[in-house]
Amino acid sequence: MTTDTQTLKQEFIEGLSGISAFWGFPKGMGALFAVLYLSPDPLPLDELVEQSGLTKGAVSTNVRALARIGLVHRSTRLGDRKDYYEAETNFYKSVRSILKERQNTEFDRAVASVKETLSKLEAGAGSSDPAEQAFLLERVRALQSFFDALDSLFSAISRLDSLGFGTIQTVLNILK
Amino acid sequence: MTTDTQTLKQEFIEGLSGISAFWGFPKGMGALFAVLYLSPDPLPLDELVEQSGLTKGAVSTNVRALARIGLVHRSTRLGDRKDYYEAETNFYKSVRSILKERQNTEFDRAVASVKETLSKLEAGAGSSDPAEQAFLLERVRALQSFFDALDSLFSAISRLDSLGFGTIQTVLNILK
DNA sequence: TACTACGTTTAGTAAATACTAAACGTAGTA
DNA sequence: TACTACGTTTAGTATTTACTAAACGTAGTA
Repeated sequence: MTTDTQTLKQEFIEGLSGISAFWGFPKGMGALFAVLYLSPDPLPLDELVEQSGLTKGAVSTNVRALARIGLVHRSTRLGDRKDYYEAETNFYKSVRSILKERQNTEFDRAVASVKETLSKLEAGAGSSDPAEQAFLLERVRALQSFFDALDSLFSAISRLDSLGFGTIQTVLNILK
Repeated sequence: MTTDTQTLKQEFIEGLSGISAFWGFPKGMGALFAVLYLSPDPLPLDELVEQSGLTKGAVSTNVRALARIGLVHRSTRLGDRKDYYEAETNFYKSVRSILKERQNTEFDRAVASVKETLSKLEAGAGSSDPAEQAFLLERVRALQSFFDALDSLFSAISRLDSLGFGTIQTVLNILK
């Protein structure tokens, strides 16, 4: 006895909901993306309400958030007042826009504050004891360069689609 | 007028708190790591209470969580009942253990569920309409291969320290 | 044995968050 | 103009989470 399409979809939706929650997004966003991703055609809001089990308000909010980060696209049809949504299928593109989105939030502010600490230290601030000063400088520098390395890698990820999978394989082989 | 050491430390602590929160960890964890990271010597729990402003209970919980993911290490001294903590300074090592830790949580279960959906589809489940079946298969496959690529990259990150920065530069040049 | 100095656990709390239900705004239509 | 079919916004709610305060457990010490 094999699983039917409906059940299969439901499991997939729950899976993406969990992944969404894990990355700090509302579960609803994952669910809505899943619904759209499994649909060959763009879907209107009321269809999303039906298939996701969320209310109109929740769908409206979440689908708009998805559009902001580029994971779904909104479209309209002539002589039809409804909005239609469809899933973006180029994930690398989405990652890029998600990272870009997040760059202007608290994360960037926090990372910037570490960088600022470093600048102040390099400018001679905090000099109570030379040994302590040197120690602090070394530690904060090390952290900063780690952040820089991470940053390079993340931006590399967002460029992966234009590079193609051949390049990815090459890179992974080097790293192996 | 330059900033004094105390203020500088405080700013750094707040910065790491923010970064911690951003990545889904308690702010307290970031703060405690910051305190330890800026200390040349291992610190006992009561010192952490004092420097972080958290209560004993919170410090106990958070510092244990930090130890679990390998960002701090606990040690003891002979004839001294206190526990001492110090920061791990090899971040790549920490990333590796954080990822390893997370692997057994909800994230992995969620990703696994997508993989399971794919297996079922490949085994012929859900076959209502051949065209729909092909469509679903193609989409879920694409998502799965995206996850696989991400996975490769993350595990690459955790191997970066053993490779050294020379290799990292090489890789980033290829990706550029 | 009682005492002391620790770390841990628990009960309760405050704040953030994502949702529901329903009111609202608005653009096309009779 | 009133009506209808949409999407959006708001008020309220349930849940989660990270914290505090305090009780608790425990191993060394007098």
